[in-house]
Amino acid sequence: MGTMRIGELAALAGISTRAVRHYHHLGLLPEPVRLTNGYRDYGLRDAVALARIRRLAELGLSLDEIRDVLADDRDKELREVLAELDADLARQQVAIAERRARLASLLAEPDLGPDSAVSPQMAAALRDLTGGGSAFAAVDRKLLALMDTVAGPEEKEQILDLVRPLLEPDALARAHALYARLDELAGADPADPRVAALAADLVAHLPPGMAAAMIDHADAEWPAWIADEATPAQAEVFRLAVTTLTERAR
Amino acid sequence: MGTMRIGELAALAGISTRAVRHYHHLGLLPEPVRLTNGYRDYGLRDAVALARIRRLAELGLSLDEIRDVLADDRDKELREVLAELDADLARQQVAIAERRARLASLLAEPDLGPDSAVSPQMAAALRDLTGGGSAFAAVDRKLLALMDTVAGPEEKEQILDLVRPLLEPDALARAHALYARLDELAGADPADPRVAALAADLVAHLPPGMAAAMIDHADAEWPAWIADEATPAQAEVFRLAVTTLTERAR
DNA sequence: GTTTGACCTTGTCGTAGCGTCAACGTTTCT
DNA sequence: AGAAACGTTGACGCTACGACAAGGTCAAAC
Repeated sequence: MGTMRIGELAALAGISTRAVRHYHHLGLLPEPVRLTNGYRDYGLRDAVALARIRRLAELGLSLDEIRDVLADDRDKELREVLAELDADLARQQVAIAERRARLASLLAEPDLGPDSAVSPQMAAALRDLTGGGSAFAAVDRKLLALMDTVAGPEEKEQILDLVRPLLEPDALARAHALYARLDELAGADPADPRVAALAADLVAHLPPGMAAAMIDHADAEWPAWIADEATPAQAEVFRLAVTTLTERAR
Repeated sequence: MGTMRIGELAALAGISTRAVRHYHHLGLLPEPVRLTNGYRDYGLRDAVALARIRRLAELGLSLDEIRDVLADDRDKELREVLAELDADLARQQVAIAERRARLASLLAEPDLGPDSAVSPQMAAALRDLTGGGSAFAAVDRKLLALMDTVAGPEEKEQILDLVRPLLEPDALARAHALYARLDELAGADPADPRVAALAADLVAHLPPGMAAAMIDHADAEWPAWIADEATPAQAEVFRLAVTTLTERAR
């Protein structure tokens, strides 16, 4: 009594023959009778069943869920699954909206450098901090960008509070001068007399909050990070600065 | 100069060690130096690179896209990718909204039978057509549901236009009577005299548009489908009806 | 000295829903 | 009769890792 082979059935449902066989494999659609040549022979009931599968799939149900729904044909099961699916879609909508918002604020930025995609405030801070092309300023920005992504929301606030005083116009000008002197020390010897002098000026320039934070986390990872990124003389500047701060705090 | 092993790095970035190794495998993150024991040894630059990867991934870029962006660090590439991503997200939002709308109209329905999830108008038609528990009405509804999912939008309209006259109260009452007589013929012989009588009444009951459509598609699949679903005597009713209509049209 | 537990290593399988060969038989059209 | 267009089963590929397996390494506890 059958009428169709797999290609016609698939065309009727608007899907591929591979998909139909896949549904057989998953037990979604029962395997029909075979003709003597081994071809599958489908009837109307199969077309109806396949159409139902396709409708449910287009709604976004997973094939496993569809099989469950088809298995026990009660009204309740389907209603449950659909409600759950709707809740899931609602969550997705929120998530997508959030990501689009982040994307929009990113695309609004004029410069999409390698430090991009951080929080907007930190991005603004990083822009201001760009030390007129200083190589060492790049290290500082790397550190801040890393901290920004690593930190939780309230930690970000703390970091921004510490950084903000450094962005005042006059503080910024002095910071740029310090960056320039650090750049000069790039290839210098750690024993160079300019090292100690710069360390002293650096300590003098630091706002109290930041100095305290540096002491508090002197045993954390950031000194090693600086040592990792900077040249020996530059690293020595920070080692000396931290030592000075710690001594003074005692 | 290294400072971290893979666990610390992963914790810093808020991901799993497996993910870090995966990024190595894809060439997203360069393999760092190894310690004498074979452990990977990471420095600050790796943490920074990983943080950037993670930010981009959280925005929804695929790892392949991230690798491309990282490979050529120009501003344009990133901006292109992000714009494309945003367009994609916008499309997803529309798609999700559509699916949620369909879900809502589905969940609003009191009965989620196996014919559910068709277009709302067809769903209403199917409800009206429920022939007081007639077995043959179920076959009719199967056919309509299948056509509804198979047809394109304007074809759906045509089908609905054809079906609508049958849903008028008096037409519906006569249709129910016909369904009952078809049910009676379930186990009958195709030569039963009631077959010819029912075929004549069926022809008389059909609205002109539907009769024309049946003639037009007499060579299509639906007669075979009926033969597939109905008992021999019932199928004979339709064969006779189609023959009568075709003769009369000549 | 050894045992425990927390690390690290490479490698493989599994996921969802099919697409895409491969290698082969059948039907149909010319 | 040959080619095009169907059908069959089987296996690999895709994303972004998670979850094992079967070990080696290292610090501290016993």
